[in-house]
Amino acid sequence: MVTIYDIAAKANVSAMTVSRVINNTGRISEKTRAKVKRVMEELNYVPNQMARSLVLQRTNLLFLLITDITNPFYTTLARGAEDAAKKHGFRLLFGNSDENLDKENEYLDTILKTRVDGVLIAPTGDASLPHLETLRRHAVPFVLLDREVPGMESDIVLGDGKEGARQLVKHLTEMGHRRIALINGSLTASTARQRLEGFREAMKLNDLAYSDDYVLETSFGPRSDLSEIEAWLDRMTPAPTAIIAGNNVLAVEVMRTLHGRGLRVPDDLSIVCFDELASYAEIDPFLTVISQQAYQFGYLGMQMLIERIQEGEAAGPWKKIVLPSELLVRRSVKNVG
Amino acid sequence: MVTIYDIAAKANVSAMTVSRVINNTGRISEKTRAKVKRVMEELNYVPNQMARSLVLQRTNLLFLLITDITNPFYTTLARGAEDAAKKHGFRLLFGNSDENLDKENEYLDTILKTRVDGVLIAPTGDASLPHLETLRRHAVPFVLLDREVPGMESDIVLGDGKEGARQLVKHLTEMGHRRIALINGSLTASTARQRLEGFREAMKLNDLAYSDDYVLETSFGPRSDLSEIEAWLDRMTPAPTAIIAGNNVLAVEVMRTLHGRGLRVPDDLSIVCFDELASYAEIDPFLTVISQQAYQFGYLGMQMLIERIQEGEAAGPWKKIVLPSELLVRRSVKNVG
DNA sequence: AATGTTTATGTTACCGATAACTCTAAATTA
DNA sequence: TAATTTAGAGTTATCGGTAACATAAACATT
Repeated sequence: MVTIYDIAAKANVSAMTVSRVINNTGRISEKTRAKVKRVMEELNYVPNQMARSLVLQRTNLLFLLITDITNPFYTTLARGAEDAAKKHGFRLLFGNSDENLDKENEYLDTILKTRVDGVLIAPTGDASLPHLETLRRHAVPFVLLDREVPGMESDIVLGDGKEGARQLVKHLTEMGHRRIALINGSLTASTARQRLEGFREAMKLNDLAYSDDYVLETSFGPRSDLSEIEAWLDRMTPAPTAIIAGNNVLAVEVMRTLHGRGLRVPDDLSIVCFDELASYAEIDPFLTVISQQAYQFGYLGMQMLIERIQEGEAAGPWKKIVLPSELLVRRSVKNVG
Repeated sequence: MVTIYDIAAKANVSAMTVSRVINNTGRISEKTRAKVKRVMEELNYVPNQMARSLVLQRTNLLFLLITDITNPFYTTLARGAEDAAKKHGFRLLFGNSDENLDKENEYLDTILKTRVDGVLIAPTGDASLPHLETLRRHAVPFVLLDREVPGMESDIVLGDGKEGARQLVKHLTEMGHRRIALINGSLTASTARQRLEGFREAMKLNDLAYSDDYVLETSFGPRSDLSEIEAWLDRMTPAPTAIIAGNNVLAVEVMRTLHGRGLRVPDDLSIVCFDELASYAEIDPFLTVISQQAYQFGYLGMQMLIERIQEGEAAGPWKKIVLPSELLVRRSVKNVG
């Protein structure tokens, strides 16, 4: 491997002079600069980032940890994060925790060992607190995405789940629905709590009966076994006329289950959910959804992170960005008025 | 930041002893080992991977470069690659070239500077040759994914595009179609060439007329402007009864265009394509496709890469894995027989 | 008892870069 | 002309680890 010393020797200068040429620092005569540059090209020299990182005490690396790489909400978010990182000259490592605390922990280890300059993280849930505390203790700047973690203050990008739930309930009532069910992710995730809370409030506001039987708490991630959902559907009597799904994955799981029973959406049952399905895979979008600005989650989160890194101590108080979401009415709700 | 020397000082041993404890090398008395471990915990010590990388001349980092992070084929592939990397204790950097040679080049720079141990790359096309030559020149092991690049021998994972095209044509003819069109990616990508070749051969084999007018060469990536596809549809007279799309993105773009014209699939026009759409977003899969084993592309490719890295010179001749694909007949083809 | 082995640990040099300081010759100033 | 400044380099130490070699004490061997 060609080093700065090889260049120095061949160009008859010191290593420091080569370093100065590379980084455009200090004073170098045009003649020397040209000579060094020529030798660098001749030898195909590429600076060793590891060596620089070691002495500069910064790696120029950031880490993006998401919970489900097959979920278009997160890949779109990732795209936003990547664009923002690239714009500022940072490189991006990434990992996928699969909504799994142990996996999250393994990635945490990688993050610390690698001495990344900062972390963009969608935590699996409240139980991520110790992980975040570890990051804080090691002075690794981080920005939370999508989910709050009680007990940990930090920069954060959130959606307004409560408002989203309200809008969904409002839309459903306007379409004449009165028996509305909710399938939700684990309440250890703040998003699930928010959406439940918004749901309950909106039900009350619209004088609709709220019953725990009509709410299922499960996981936001994909599953192989639909029996939990089957049992829930059976349990609800009388059957709801509409279901709100806590995210896109859950909407799909419910629709799968219904499909298996020969039930059709929206003819037999209406469905709405949070988050879009695949970004472009849907030719003729069918589901009525609360659409979140996934790209902005990543882009703005990354921007906050980089700001925090570059300003260091001077970055001021924690910032919280709440991104508005939008109701997109499509064809998965039947008018039963 | 806590270093090995801080541990050494507090435990009254040399840095080397600490290093031995960390790496489980050499001989250490149980007493010393325990003492060192205790101090490490007390001080929350985490080894500095950069420093290790520098002296060991390996980073334990791999790089995955894909061409479209919003395409489920590639995210599924990424998932496979991530799983395989993790299994072998490697960390994964990733990038997204967007089918863009310049972006690919920028990532190449990152790859070289970072001294990653290996690269898994889906090249944008034949023009990636100089990039691959640069990797080769710098002795960076790499495995190609999905696309061949003429002039560059290497380990590679491919699908059988020719056979896939044959199967699609066969299926369409069995359904009575005789005027079949093909919308394809750029022929600078080997996949596009293969699929075209298979298409022409199959047309001939089935005694169907082949005309260049019925083939559109465009880009595999998503686009904002559908006019190129509009023009192509207008150009074909008589209109085809079926269209083969060179990948999932193109199928969606065509369906969007048709949707805009009020044409319905499959009633007015049949469509088939290569690759699945979103992995779980489709509740009730509609498109008849040639499904490729996206996860295996990533998983096996990563495995080959790691093998190549670990065996070094002794890894033997280049390996080529051709993954079979499967025709999944669904509802996007009308029987016009 | 003298010597050879083994075990446990320490010393030194180095990986490839940069910061901070030093040095020299030429240019500028008094 | 002598003193001072400055442009354009070079020297040395350091980042946080590890390999290779060195060493001291304990134990075994003849």
